[in-house]
Amino acid sequence: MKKHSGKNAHEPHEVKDAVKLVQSYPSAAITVDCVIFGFEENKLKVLLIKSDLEVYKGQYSLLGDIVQENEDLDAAAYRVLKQRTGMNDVFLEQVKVFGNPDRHPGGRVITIAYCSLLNINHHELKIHDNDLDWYSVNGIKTMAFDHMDIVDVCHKWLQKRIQEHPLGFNLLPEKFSLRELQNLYEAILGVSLDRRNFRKKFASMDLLIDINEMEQDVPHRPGKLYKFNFEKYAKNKRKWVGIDF
Amino acid sequence: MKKHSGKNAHEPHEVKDAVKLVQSYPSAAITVDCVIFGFEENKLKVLLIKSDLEVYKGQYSLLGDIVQENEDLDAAAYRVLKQRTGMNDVFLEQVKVFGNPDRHPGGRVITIAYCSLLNINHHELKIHDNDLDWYSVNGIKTMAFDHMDIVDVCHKWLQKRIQEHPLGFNLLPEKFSLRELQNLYEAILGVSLDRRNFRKKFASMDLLIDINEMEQDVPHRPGKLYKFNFEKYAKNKRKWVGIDF
DNA sequence: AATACATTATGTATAGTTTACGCGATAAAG
DNA sequence: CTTTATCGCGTAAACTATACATAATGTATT
Repeated sequence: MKKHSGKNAHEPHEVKDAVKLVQSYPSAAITVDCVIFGFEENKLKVLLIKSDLEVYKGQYSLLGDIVQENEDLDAAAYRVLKQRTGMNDVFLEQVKVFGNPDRHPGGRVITIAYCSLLNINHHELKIHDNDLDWYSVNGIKTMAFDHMDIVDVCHKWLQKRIQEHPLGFNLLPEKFSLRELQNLYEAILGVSLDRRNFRKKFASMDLLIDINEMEQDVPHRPGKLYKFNFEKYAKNKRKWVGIDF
Repeated sequence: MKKHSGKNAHEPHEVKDAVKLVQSYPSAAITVDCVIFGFEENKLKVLLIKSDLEVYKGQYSLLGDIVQENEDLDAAAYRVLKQRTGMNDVFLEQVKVFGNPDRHPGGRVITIAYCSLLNINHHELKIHDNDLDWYSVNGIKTMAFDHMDIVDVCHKWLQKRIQEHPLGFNLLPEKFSLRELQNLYEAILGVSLDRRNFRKKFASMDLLIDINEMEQDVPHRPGKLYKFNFEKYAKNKRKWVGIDF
């Protein structure tokens, strides 16, 4: 990897010129904020923490951190996720930048919102410092900074994304019933779907593996359990031409 | 609008704390880069300019500029567009942030890519300084910085977007034939479509206004000319629930 | 053990959409 | 006056989505 420190006196003059130029630019602090969605009790939830800024005392905020010098943006988001939840290698995607000049009371701070989905039961939140916990997306009314905006944008982004790609499986246990899957979709999309057509849809996509197990300890007739066929999905991602507005 | 200068001694202590905190953060320069697509000679084109950095001498780059202190990100993108093309009030949307630590030889510069579509014939490029001009998207092989990446990402974004929203009309003259419209879609999507089904599709959407005029000076049977019904589109945007992967 | 109840699992009929392609009409060019 | 290219309309078949029906299977209750 090339190094562009600007302090190296032996760099060619073109690079020194570029360094001088960049140093003359106004600059801003860069943060990443992770909107980490989970699913529990048939509700879409998001991981929040009480703001540690005095100005926003008592208000909730997203999990975020400063992007370090020489740190890639995606890497910073993965770092935050790892630090706060202990999880790595999960779904994580850049959604949008928020850079209103007044969005942070301490000065110009531009934040990049990342969206992530994870299974609430796959990891215990060991430390609940600053009320770190899962909160129902529908219940949140106000947040610190512009974080309410960010959550709204990410929620809409997720609603759209989950209809084009089967992201939902990241939110469910490894084995799940069709009802659980449908509940998830209904919670994210905020609609109710026809049970029979929903099942048929997924059956026809052939992305579910019937593992010949049944639900346990449900107060009604148990349903079959399935696993998601990640391989099959990876192979035939939809090729997609169709005008549709 | 609130002011958070940090130089005001009469601000409450919580704000002063926040200012101190933000000042301790590493910072980066922020730019916007506009990927401005146009359509001409049945080709998708993009507006480029020769880089003015010595390091990238002879290579093409996107139209971009520094985000000023206290300038909103969207505003900066609109400013660039206006300065370079004289156009305002056109389609412009944030696509993605590019923040690789080594993407700029002069130091850490994070750029926000914006996508815009405009009608090449609606404005003459008066000044061709630094070879400012339209270049065929398919013909570009290398660019300064990571701009080739940015163009690729924006092109894919456009391909997807144009199938969900009728953006294409921003690229065409006010009056256009169905063939022109189809050529545009084919150029953007890189596929060929059935003429008759394409016509039917648009006819059924009822978004085209037949203005009872015919093409002039075409070397074959002239087709009807249409206008796009922006109002109708604005009213019934697709409500959209359907799982589809 | 019989019954009520909730939920799973599968099916079917119908309407709507997409796709592939046929064909006559019309303008331009030789 | 024929050839050629494109326009504009049309239709049949395949596929997809939607609404609704009913039997099977488990738990809970009498």
